[in-house]
Amino acid sequence: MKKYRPNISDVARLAGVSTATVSRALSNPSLVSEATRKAVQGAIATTGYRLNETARNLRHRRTGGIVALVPNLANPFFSQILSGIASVLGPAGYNLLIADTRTAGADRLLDYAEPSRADGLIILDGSLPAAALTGRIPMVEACEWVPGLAAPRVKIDNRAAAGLAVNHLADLGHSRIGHVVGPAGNVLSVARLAGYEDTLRSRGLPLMQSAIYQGDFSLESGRVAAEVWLQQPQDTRPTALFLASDAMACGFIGEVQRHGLSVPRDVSVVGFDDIELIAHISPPLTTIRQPRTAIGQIAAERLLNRLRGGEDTDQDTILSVELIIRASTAAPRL
Amino acid sequence: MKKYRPNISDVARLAGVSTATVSRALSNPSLVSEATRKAVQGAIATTGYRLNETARNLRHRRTGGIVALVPNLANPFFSQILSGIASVLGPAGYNLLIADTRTAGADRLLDYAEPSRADGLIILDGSLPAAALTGRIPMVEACEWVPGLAAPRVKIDNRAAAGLAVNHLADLGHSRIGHVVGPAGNVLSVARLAGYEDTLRSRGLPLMQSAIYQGDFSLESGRVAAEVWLQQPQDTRPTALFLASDAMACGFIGEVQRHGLSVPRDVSVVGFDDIELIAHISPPLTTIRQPRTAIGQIAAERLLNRLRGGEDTDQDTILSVELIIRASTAAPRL
DNA sequence: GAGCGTGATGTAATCGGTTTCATTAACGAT
DNA sequence: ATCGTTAATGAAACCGATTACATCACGCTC
Repeated sequence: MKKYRPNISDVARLAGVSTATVSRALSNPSLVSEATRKAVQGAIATTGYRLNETARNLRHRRTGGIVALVPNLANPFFSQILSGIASVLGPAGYNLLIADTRTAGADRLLDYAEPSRADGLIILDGSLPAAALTGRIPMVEACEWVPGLAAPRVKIDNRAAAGLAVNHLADLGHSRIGHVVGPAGNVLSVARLAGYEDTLRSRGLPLMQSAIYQGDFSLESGRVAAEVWLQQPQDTRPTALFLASDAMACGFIGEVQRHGLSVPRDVSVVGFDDIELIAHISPPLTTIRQPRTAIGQIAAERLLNRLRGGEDTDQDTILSVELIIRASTAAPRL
Repeated sequence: MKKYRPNISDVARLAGVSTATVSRALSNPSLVSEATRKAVQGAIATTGYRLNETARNLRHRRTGGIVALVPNLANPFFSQILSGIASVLGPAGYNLLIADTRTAGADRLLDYAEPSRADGLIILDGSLPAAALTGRIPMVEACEWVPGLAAPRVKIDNRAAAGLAVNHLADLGHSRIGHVVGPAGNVLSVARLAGYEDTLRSRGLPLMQSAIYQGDFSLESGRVAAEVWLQQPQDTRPTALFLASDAMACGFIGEVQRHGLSVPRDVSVVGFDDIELIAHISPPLTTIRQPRTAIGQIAAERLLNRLRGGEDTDQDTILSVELIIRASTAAPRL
């Protein structure tokens, strides 16, 4: 008389039918007569029966779960993508499993790409080893991507997006335009830097090593970049900067202001991502908006489509970005 | 000859032993002789066998998953708590499932508290119905809590924390101190408001209805509160405000600055949470620091301890907070 | 009335492991 | 030589569902 958990045979016994019939009544009611269906439903109600997903999954050779591999769960940038993913996966009957690739060891990575762990994988971390992931369960990549991994990608054109930012600054009349790059080796950093350089060249603007600052997407690295910039001679340092993330742009502006300078009077700043907060700081930040929720949703949809056996052309989905002009950019001081 | 997935009997056949022995060699090697253990390991290596978790879980009547119920995944406040949870769950061999309680319907909630879905539950949303959650799988509450639900809680003393903030403002010499509350009905809003009122009373300061502004933790609601405050007569409106979240404080400061006023010269501001970004805006925000990662970790540990049959005293864990004084607070202008 | 299609249901195999119980061999003690 | 003990292993039940196949009753056709 303990808290006995009723199973399908308890229901079957009570309803006076076989377990096969109960199973059919639940998953394919049209195969069962009206009368027995009622009986089964009654038995379910009185026993309080609930289906055991694990057993069903075992039989179906699936897990009902999708793993998202994120580089750093604590980074708010990802939470909106995850939100988009969750909004698609939930209604589709899949569980969203989240694994932090920094917390989890590299060996654990293999476990996550196991068919017995998850039915599919969404990769948000481009720094993972391609070898460990190829030929495993179905997967898609979102935002970042792993070079050499054959998986559909849902992303933006980072190179062109960087161009939008730099062109905006050039249009305002800036000629010494700097760039704070993301983490070394990161695919996004590389693409955005390339876009920055492309655009300077196409506009006939000087490309100076001293105008490129190392960063890692974090607030603190933006602050450090500002320290470097502040120490450069005023007549040669950039009058405008494009930073590869909004977080860095925040850190940069904060430090510059703390030294008594003003944005955009003394320096124009463009960020990247359009995280919610930066519209509310002062000055509100000019930035490149990435459709983060949509990226997550589309990635999830493409994965589900694949799992359902749908045709998938393996083509990348490129979502469009938008230059959001706010108050952190202006013409250079004469 | 398709992509046949080897199972335990394939391994057993190749190693010349029974499946029982293979199972033992994997889960309890001391029961198996040195020689057979080697043979099994060899067979595993040549077949490329990997254990099917679903099958094991079925037999063990567990799922290997822990569900975290978050009110809004897109809110960066939660990502750091989740990060703390993930850092404990991963190494312990549990999967972290994340469900957004807004995306998921109320009926889906029941599914998440099912033993066949997850072994345990971490509740981060205090607005869930207690009735739907009582008597289900083991659970703990973190940060927020559901009134009337009997589950161990890991949280801070919100009332006392609000007191820290208000006392700080009073100590600076402010006598008209306002408060922007969180979402109506939210347990945190209620506790922080109570702490605010307590402290005003104990300091003998006036408690005015016009100094209490409705908010909902969001940036935008902080901005709206600023609009209201700006329209109040300068000689009666608060000279200092305590806001129930950093996001609201950001929105408030941004709007105030946009109207040409300066913080803290014209108004002092204290936030709540200490999200990373607000140390970098200008002025850097004075706030109450919540140990978010630790909250997540401890919640996860308490849940695991319970699942392992450990004694759990059902007592709440109260973590301490800290007043971080930065530059958004100062003595009132004379 | 024989033959046959159809609908409803039961039997039993199956998914891939774990674990109880039984069996056997080896070894030391009596 | 016999008994008891222990270590190592296999046979088979089991976890809780799904589903291929068999069965049976019914109604229809010719």
